[in-house]
Amino acid sequence: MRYWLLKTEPQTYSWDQLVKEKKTLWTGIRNYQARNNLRAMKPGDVAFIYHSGDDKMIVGVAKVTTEAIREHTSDEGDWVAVEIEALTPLAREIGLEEIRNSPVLSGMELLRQTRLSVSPVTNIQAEMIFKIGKTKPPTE
DNA sequence: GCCAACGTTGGC
DNA sequence: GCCAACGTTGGC
Repeated sequence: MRYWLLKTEPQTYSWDQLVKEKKTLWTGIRNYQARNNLRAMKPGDVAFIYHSGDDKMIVGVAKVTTEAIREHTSDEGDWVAVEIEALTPLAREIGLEEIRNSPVLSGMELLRQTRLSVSPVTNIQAEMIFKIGKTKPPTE
């Protein structure tokens, strides 16, 4: 089981919306590296949801429930989406500043590749997010 | 509003 | 294949 981070602008699609809908198809990824990350996802993987823009913080934990599915759009190219399901909000949200200041979290791909909207999270980083976020990791 | 960091496009 | 110009994302 692997961990991931999904970035979203809350004005476009927010964590609250995901909670309301319970699950959603994570579509609209139009970047090859992000697409490759989507393709590497497996059902049961865990995805942290990060709000960019005004919020700039990790807000919630979701579960990947499908493999990457081909996205049928008018766009040229071979794009995919995965379905995710809301698991739990972080009891304590983790802001960008705190991510930068944490020796563990500052290694996150989120900081190294700021424009990448789907990025991998290591097990150690995930543990730290749950710890700082005062949230229990999901149990299978 | 500005800028850094990329990604994309098109000319050569 | 290289590079300049341009567009986009995201933080400040």
